[in-house]
Amino acid sequence: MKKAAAPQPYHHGDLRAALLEAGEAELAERGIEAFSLRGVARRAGVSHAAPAHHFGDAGGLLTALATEAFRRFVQRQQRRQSKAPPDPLSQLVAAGQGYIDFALEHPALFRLMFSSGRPSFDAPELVEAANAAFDKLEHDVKALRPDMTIADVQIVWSLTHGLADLLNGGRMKSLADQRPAQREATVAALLRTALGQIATR
Amino acid sequence: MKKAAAPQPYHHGDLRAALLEAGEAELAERGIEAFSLRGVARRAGVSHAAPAHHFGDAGGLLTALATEAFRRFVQRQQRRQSKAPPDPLSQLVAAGQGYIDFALEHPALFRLMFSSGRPSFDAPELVEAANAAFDKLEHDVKALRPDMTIADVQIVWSLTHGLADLLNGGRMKSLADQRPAQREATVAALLRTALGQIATR
DNA sequence: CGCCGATCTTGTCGCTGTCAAGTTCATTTT
DNA sequence: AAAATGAACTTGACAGCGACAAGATCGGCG
Repeated sequence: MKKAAAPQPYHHGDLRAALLEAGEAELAERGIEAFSLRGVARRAGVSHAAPAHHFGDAGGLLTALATEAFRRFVQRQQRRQSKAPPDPLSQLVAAGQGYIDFALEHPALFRLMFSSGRPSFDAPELVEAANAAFDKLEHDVKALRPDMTIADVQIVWSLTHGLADLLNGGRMKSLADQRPAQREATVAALLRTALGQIATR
Repeated sequence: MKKAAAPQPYHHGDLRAALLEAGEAELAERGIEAFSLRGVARRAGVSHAAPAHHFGDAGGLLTALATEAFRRFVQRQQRRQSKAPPDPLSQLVAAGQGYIDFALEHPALFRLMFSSGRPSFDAPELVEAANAAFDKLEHDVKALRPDMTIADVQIVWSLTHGLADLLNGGRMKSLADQRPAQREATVAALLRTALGQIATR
């Protein structure tokens, strides 16, 4: 994990990446609401003002984390899809499962991406990463049938996102309390039922 | 709004209610991530430590605010329903519209309710208020058809909540950018389409 | 070699939440 | 009526926070 060789070089070498890693750990352990820039610096073993040089302020670091998160978010969906049957409905269901996987595996990152005002959506890189996620969703929905509309995309997105967000917040008690294996099965069935209705409308 | 008579009585009289009001204003203006207990005290015109006596700590105040918010959340849905046709589908669509109305009218409260770890869901009053909201949803869904399952409730909830959350976060660009009147019409159409499919499945 | 700019540290500011101790005041007790 | 009680609120302190300014270090280029 850490270069044991060089003791404490003044210049870190790749502090930016180290701060991103530390930032994600901080986020995962303390949650977005207790996130502290100084805590990130401590984790990375640098002074409290070091992050400023690479990210400007706390928002900058969170923006970078959100950007990276959106990319991995898409990858998580693709990973699910690679193990699923190739028919469009199965692929869409798998994408939804990946969407929810990511939310439950990285609850704080998910909140950062969708329910926080701290990342700056003025940053072009973040917008691009978020748009890529949306484009993928749109593509997967339109693969169902050629005449799928923007409204259909919105419905599918809302359904998937709502499920992910409610599970992530622990608000949907009946599902959140299930053991992971069973919950996953229930979620899959839920998605297949709902998305199936939309597909064959 | 304020008793003009007594100048600055040592005992406020109803500081608890005043703090709740100030807390909501603070939340609305600065958002949950910049929420400050001292800011609330300033708004209410009391010392920075006054809130502790009534709410313990910041989490206590936010818990109380979330509890109140869940009650008004249900009322907002009922208000929509009272103006809608009495058939079950129209009523369910109206409830969904009220759900989204509340989210857009009180974005910070909505986040506090669904996407924050700060309110303590150990507090029985909060759990009760949140459960009441869920019970209402369940009732409205089951009014559609007698054989509606818990899975159907989960689907309806996810769809509605996802739409509300994505709009609230400004993430669903295509909808969030519309002018309020048009957006409302689009949302209504969306809900009617999606919920109609579920109802007549 | 010498300089220069990027990288990182140190120090400081006002702000925050929480705790402890003091002050005020309404009510009850005697 | 006077005193005691305890709730409501204030004052003061502490550590931790984000941001800024100024200084220290160091790789690379002239």
